[in-house]
Amino acid sequence: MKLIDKTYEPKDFEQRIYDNWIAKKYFEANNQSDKTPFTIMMPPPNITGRLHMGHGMDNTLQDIIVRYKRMQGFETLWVPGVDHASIATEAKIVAKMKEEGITKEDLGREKFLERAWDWKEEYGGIILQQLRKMGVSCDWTRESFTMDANLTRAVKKVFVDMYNKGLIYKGKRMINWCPECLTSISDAEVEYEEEGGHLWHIRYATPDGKDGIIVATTRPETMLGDTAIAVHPDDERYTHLVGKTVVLPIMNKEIPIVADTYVEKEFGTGAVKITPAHDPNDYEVGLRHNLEVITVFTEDAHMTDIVPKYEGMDRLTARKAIVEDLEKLGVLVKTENYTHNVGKCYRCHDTVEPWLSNQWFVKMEELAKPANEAVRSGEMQFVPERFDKTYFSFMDNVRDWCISRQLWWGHRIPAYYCTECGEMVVAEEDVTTCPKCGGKMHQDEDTLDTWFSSALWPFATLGWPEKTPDFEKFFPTDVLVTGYDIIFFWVARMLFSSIEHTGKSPFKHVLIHGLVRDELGRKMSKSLGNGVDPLDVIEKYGADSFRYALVQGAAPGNDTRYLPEKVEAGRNFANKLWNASRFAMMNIGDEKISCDESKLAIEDKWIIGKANQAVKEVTECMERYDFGIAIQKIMDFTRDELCDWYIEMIKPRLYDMTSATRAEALYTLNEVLRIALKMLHPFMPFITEEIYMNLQHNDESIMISEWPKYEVAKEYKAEQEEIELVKEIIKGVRNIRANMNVVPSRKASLIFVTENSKAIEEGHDFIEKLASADKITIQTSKEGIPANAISLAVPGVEIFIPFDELVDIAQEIERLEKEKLTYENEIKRVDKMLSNEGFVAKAPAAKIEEEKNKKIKYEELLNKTIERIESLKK
RNA sequence: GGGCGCUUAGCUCAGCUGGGAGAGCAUCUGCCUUACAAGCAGGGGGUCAUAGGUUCGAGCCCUAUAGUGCCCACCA
Repeated sequence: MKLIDKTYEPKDFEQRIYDNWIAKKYFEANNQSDKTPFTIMMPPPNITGRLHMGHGMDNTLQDIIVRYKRMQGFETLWVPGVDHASIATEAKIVAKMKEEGITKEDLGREKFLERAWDWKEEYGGIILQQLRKMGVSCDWTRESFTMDANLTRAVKKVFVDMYNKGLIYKGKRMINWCPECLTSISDAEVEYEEEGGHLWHIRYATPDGKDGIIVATTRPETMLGDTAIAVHPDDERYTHLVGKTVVLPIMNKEIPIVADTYVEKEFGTGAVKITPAHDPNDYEVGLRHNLEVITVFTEDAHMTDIVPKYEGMDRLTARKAIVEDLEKLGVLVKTENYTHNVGKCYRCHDTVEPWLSNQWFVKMEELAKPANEAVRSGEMQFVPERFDKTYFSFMDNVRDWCISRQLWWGHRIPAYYCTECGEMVVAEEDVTTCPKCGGKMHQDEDTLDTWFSSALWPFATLGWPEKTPDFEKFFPTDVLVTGYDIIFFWVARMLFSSIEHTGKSPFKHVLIHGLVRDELGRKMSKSLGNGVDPLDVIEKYGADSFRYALVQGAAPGNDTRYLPEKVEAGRNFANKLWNASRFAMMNIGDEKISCDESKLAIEDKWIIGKANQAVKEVTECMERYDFGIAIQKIMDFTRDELCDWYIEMIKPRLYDMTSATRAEALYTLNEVLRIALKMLHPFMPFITEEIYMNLQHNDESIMISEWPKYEVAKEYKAEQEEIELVKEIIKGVRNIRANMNVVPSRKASLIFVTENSKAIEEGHDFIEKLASADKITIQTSKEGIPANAISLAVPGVEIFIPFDELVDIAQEIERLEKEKLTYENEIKRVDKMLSNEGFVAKAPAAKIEEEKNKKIKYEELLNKTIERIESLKK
């Protein structure tokens, strides 16, 4: 007999099942198939370390979608991969080398890259292994890396094409410089943080020693590079000084006072020191007034030798020293506390410096237009929709994208310079001799921003620029699943890149999810040490429970908290399903079950109808990416209806080997379980497969079985009504027995008074079993009902539970009075609605009908209750 | 300074296009009932942040307010 183990132990089968899926090639997509394609590109995790909860969430959602679509008969392709993460990885490698006491320069570019590739092999491998543990069904044969040959090819082509079109250019601009990573970074990579600092007021005297002008600054250390003072042209306090000079303290150098509208009169003293080399605004002012640009920092943000005394000091030390010296000079007028925003490198968190340098840029204006249009027209849609605002807030103000990085790990910029004449050539193929003078050429030392290659991910991984079968079949992709924190970095850039190079939006939907936070709602981070390792959770509870915990109660786009209780809830549910299935298997045994449809019992039809309804609702949720609600509905059906009611109802039929409808009960149980398992499979792939394969079925695997379909023929409306009424009776009796405390736990006798006894007759056995009744009497009148009885009214039926002992009549009356009040209030409410002219005139007919029916129902219940109260009072 | 969220049971959160509020956990009561104590049955607990407005009808739509969180922004 086929039977699963006695207890649910995910460890016993998860790995085995996953290996089997791989062996059977179920994850592999066929680009020659006739089926409609459905494609997802996995956001490639960085090869910097282990996966975290965010990856767990991201990949669980993708796997849910892919498995659902695969079962629906789509040719699904889910491309996995990892990202070289240029700056982040290089920083990690450099840090590791530092422990060994070596620097990048010691190694040289080539040796360093060898190390980087080793790193990639090691950590990339770990990450992909971790993903497998989560049960993701991506096509491992198409595993990609952002530095694979085809990606490199695509990067070069894109770069050259855009350069030729003028969309990429090289120029000397003010960029964000990270003194720790020693590279430029893009605007998007700068994070602003509020920091407590000071506003120092410094007097710059006139050459003849007079008062001069007082400026306010947060960065006195940059004053060594001041080349002017700026005031607002309309500022009467200073008009007499414009065009004159003041002396820069410490440097003892005369600098001009210029008028520029950039200055805010109200802020500080209304006079700004201008340091063109170290502030983007000052740089602009400098350009307008033709000011000298004097650099006072080295590239690692230490002082240059401009003043020997400060040479080699870091920024903060120099600041302190200079403030002290200013004080000694008597020109420090005032020191205020002041908080302001300071730009930080998003990778290393060091304070970034505005830095004038020669870099490569992507010209954004022309690229943004069609991309924005794609969002506006709905060719690409954010889910939830509100995230298009996040997108537009970035794209509407986007500045040119600085793409060159002073790093070694990454795609090297395909620009070549002549050592002799300085000629520059941008080309896909290596250029060794100068086309102009025949001199030797060398390649640009810089690499590209990591996101430049990630931006090509959706099409380059499919073989673009070649028209490969994969590209033809699977592009554009269907949905991208990612967190809101990455909309600027990645989503926007994929969109405009794809439109520019393929003419199409790379995906139809962008499903945005939130962050996974810790129990206290804090972001999980290394420094807080509050991170939870997905693998630890999986090890303890299994991947299915882990996945459940990430999906349950989560709404699209919202942050969720990771709570261990959720994993436990998932495990408990899995266990429930496991045991219910084991129960089914024990009864089904080895024989092939057959079913004579005409012999289906009322409860069989009822549960089939319930399953049918669940299929309808769950499918709707799946289409809307409402996975939190979908799994809730699946659980409600499985636990509440299937386990708690249906299985209990059919036990007598199953235990009675001579029952004429035993086969039909087994058949129905098997079928309904299969439906529940199929719906649950995208969420909990392992347990559903393990169980499914031990039930009776004709599928190779649940993951390639057909997603259940809603059928009108399976509504079984009449059966629904009858069983629901029976359930209500059982619940009512249980309620009384539990709460009245006068009912002994032993069997009770029930007397039903009703005009229409069909449901009770049909449900007779259920009532007997599930309400613990030993004697059921059905009659049309109240004759012969003992005085010692508690009553219960449900629509169409009145139930009496007689007792041997004396019932506390006063207590029973009190209970009935409470019930009476409830009914009265309900009727009042309905009456109020129905007597409202506006309601009757404007509300939909169905709603009015519904309320009228409610009124009839409650009136009936009320009358019975009143009657009963009166009879008890006698 | 702009923009976007959030405020619903003790806790964590759902609640689709408006039609009298749900789940999990916690809590209380009774049960080892031969699938399941990781369980079964039953119960308690909510002026849906506040104030207005629209509507026959508002947790849901509009306005304002108060908390709270995030994103963006070159005032030194």
